[in-house]
Amino acid sequence: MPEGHTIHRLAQDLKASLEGSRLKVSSPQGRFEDAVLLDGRMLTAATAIGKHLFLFFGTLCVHIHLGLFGRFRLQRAPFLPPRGAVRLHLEGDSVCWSLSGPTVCECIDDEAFHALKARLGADPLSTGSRPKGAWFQFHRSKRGVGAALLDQRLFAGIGNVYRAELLFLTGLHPETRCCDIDKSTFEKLWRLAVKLLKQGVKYKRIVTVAGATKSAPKREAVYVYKRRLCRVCETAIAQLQSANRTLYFCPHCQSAPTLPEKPLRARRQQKQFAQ
DNA sequence: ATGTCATGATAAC
DNA sequence: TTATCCTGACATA
Repeated sequence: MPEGHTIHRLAQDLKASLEGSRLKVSSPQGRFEDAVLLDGRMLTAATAIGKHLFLFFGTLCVHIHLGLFGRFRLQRAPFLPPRGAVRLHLEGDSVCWSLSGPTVCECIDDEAFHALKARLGADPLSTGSRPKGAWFQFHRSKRGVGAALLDQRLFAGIGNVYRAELLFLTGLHPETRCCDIDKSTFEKLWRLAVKLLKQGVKYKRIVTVAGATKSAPKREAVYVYKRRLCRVCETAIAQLQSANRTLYFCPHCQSAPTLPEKPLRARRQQKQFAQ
């Protein structure tokens, strides 16, 4: 479930429950050997940038990326032995967290931290972040906006669900070339990203439909992602592969890009799914 | 028991 | 462009 909102919420929750405490740190699964370096130290900060999570134990920094499968599970005392493959176990007095399935869980030095930071684009969830650099690259790029939204060097934290929903809410066909999108549309995209991701942090889930509540059933929480019919016009949702992921969109609400002629491949695909 | 899929990203061809 | 890594939930047999 991890897009940027998940990681930022995690940073908040880890901070609230463990910051300032000395922790028992281990790697029950054994694949994070540096856990021993952290054991008995105090968690001094937890922060998120895009989909990356950083835990600070004084000068030591743990870099975590959940990838597609990673998750943190919370337990309150009394703790049961963690099940499954737990890469990292953090235990305070009253709560403990178990991390399983991350793509990355490693200790990094200050230099690596800054290098990582430098290669990430504008994060809709970092306070005061503005997409100036993103726009600079965006407006001169010929690739499709769908692919661009998943590029973490441009936008840090947007994932496959938000991508589809943002494109829908902006009325953009995913294959519209970035360079054919004007600045006001780009800014609309950014403002929506900020608003929706923030709401995702608050709700601990992705809800993009206007007026839908925190507890809205899955089918009513999104406009197009993994839906059969468009939430608004009930046209059959189409899909295509973009940046190695399935991108869902409404061929009616998201008008086809005008120039240049759409590639034949895309037209066929659209036809195939649009019955 | 086995297969499939997933809100991610990278390295290699 | 493909192959690969990470884990678990659910479907099918």
